[in-house]
Amino acid sequence: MARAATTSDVFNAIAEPQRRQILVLLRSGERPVTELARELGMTQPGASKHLRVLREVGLVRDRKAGKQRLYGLDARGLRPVHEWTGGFERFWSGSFDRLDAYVQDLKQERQEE
Amino acid sequence: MARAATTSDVFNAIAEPQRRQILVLLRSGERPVTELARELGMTQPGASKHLRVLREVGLVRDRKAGKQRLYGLDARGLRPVHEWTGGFERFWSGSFDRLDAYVQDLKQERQEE
DNA sequence: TTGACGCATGCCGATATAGGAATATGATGG
DNA sequence: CCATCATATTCCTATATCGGCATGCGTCAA
Repeated sequence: MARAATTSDVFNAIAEPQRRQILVLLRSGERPVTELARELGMTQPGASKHLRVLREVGLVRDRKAGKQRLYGLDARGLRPVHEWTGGFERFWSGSFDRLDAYVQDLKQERQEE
Repeated sequence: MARAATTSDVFNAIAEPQRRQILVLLRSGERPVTELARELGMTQPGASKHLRVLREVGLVRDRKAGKQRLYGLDARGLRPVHEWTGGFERFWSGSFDRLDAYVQDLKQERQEE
């Protein structure tokens, strides 16, 4: 088997640097495909392909606007990623002054995926 | 070109579900390869390969312990991921009652990658 | 030294990319 | 209806996996 399809998993979708750049750009508002392509220095088909992946995992939504198609951010799908990484926060934030909570959380962690 | 090498990017390294599981397990302490493989239902070579990727991006470290090799977590590399996704937090947390900060941040965002 | 054990690596096959080029599809204006 | 602009899709190539299997290598005990 090869790598899991990017199309089915947000973690995979944001593994691509250019797709992350697209998401960052979309934070400041909707944009048509061509403008995204121009701002990121990629071809129009390239932008369309990345946008398709992002759409299929639900991170962007598209809206017809006359001849153009405006892509907008729907970042809710990033929340699980934020929370998953947040589960490791105690390992980089300060020292282990919160060791109590750490030890008490162990049981729960065993059950997370 | 194909997809970027997982070995050079934390985002790619954690795009693999089994690798995420390994990281979760390691939160509760160091473990030898065989135990990880057993707990996650994968083969020993499979576990070794995933651990190699995680080691190359710096998310785990290994330590020789006699015949065994103990792998331990070094989750600092997850911090950039947590912070990057955190940059989208206002899009999922509550409504836009923090619209002021949102608008004021726009200039800075333009410069992020 | 010889096994036995734990782990890493090499090789293979099947698959999923990312990117480029050309083209198809869609919508708009005249 | 036609020409044009904006996007999407298809075809193709090179490459990077992931998983299974066999094997190499280092360490420890007898």
